[in-house]
Amino acid sequence: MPKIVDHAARREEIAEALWRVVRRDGIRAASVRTIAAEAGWSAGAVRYYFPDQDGLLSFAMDLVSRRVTERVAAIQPKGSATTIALRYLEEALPLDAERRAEFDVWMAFMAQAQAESGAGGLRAHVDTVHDGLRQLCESLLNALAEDGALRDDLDVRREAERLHALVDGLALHAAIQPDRTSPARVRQLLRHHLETLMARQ
Amino acid sequence: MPKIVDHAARREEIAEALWRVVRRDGIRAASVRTIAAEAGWSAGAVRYYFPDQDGLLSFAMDLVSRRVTERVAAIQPKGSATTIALRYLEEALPLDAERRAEFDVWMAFMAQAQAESGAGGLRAHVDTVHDGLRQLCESLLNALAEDGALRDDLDVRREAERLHALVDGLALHAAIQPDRTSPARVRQLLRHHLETLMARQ
DNA sequence: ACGAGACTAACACAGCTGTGCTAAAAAGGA
DNA sequence: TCCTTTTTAGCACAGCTGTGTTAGTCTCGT
Repeated sequence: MPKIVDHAARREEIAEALWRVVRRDGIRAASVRTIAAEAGWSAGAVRYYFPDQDGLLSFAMDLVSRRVTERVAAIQPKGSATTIALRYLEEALPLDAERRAEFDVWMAFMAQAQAESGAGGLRAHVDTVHDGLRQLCESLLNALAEDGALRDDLDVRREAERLHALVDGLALHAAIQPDRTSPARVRQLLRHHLETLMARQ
Repeated sequence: MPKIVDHAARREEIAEALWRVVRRDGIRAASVRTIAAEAGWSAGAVRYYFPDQDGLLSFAMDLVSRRVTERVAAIQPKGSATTIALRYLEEALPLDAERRAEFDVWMAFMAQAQAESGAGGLRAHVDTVHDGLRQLCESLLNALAEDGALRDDLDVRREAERLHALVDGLALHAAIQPDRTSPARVRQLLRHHLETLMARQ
């Protein structure tokens, strides 16, 4: 039988090369050939795994969300509801090199997906991730409410949207001005926001 | 003497053609020739006003921030401090077609500017606008504080950062999912956030 | 060993890319 | 009218683009 190569792993390897190209030179530089060179293969090899470029872009974008989802799924919900909430939300924030890389790439794809035409499946990916994060915010707040930790005059749905917007805004700031908006500062702001939602003990 | 053409106006006209191309097909499609076609001129004409492509991109990005700045400068600060604050902050949000177009383009440029190399002046533009919006947030909160409308246990600097992040997050949501995050909803969330900062009357 | 099937590299092709260059058209004061 | 300066269009060039195709290499169960 044939040479055995982990197809899925290879595709991820190529997608990660695409990430590096996008981070270094922007999405405009993400051609089949530059990606192949970055991955250390010939262009033909890349095209064996991804027949066309759109498929590669789509896969690479999907990989970002899968990585985040995997990390979120791996979280052990221990500690107080607040601690848990913080831990979950932090996973969506670019607070270390790995997550900053993911976020930069995600931002490039998001901008591309905003283009009306030719966006194909990119638009759907954005919506899915967006909805997922909102759901997460709502779930976390509900958990807090069930613990009685939340103020009882809150509209949870509204607070979920506000929290969601804050998280996305913080992510943007952490990515764009990491010096001014340090990881510690982001955590501090997020914790502070949650505290404003808490009932007085 | 020569044919007289408003040089500045022509440059803006070309930059707006670039905006349309970026919105329609993404920044990857923004070549000199596509932009010229969109503007209705030859590529040579475009290159007369912008000798190289980087200059065009940079100018087009700068134009976005200038447009926003002009609108902000034109605001008449009437009404309560809260009303004023809302009016200013709304100007940075993509709540109508014009501002949504600007934001989409801005997002594409921001993603491109994140690329480490070749970003040239784009990075500086992002920083400038970012700092400007933060300053605005801080000024507005200070104005509220001087009116005695703000709770007195607040750390204004921290609240400015939180407000800034919320505004950017809301802008993103309004741009990405305009159906779910309607202009009315965005205004509502922003007003609600400000209310949580207000002293009880 | 051998050959079926998975994998790789290389070339071809038409079309687009940014930029340099040149010739011509337009315009209005002299 | 003519002439200077600005403005415009077009071509040329080398290089890159996505994709189709083809010939080859490698691996491993039999």
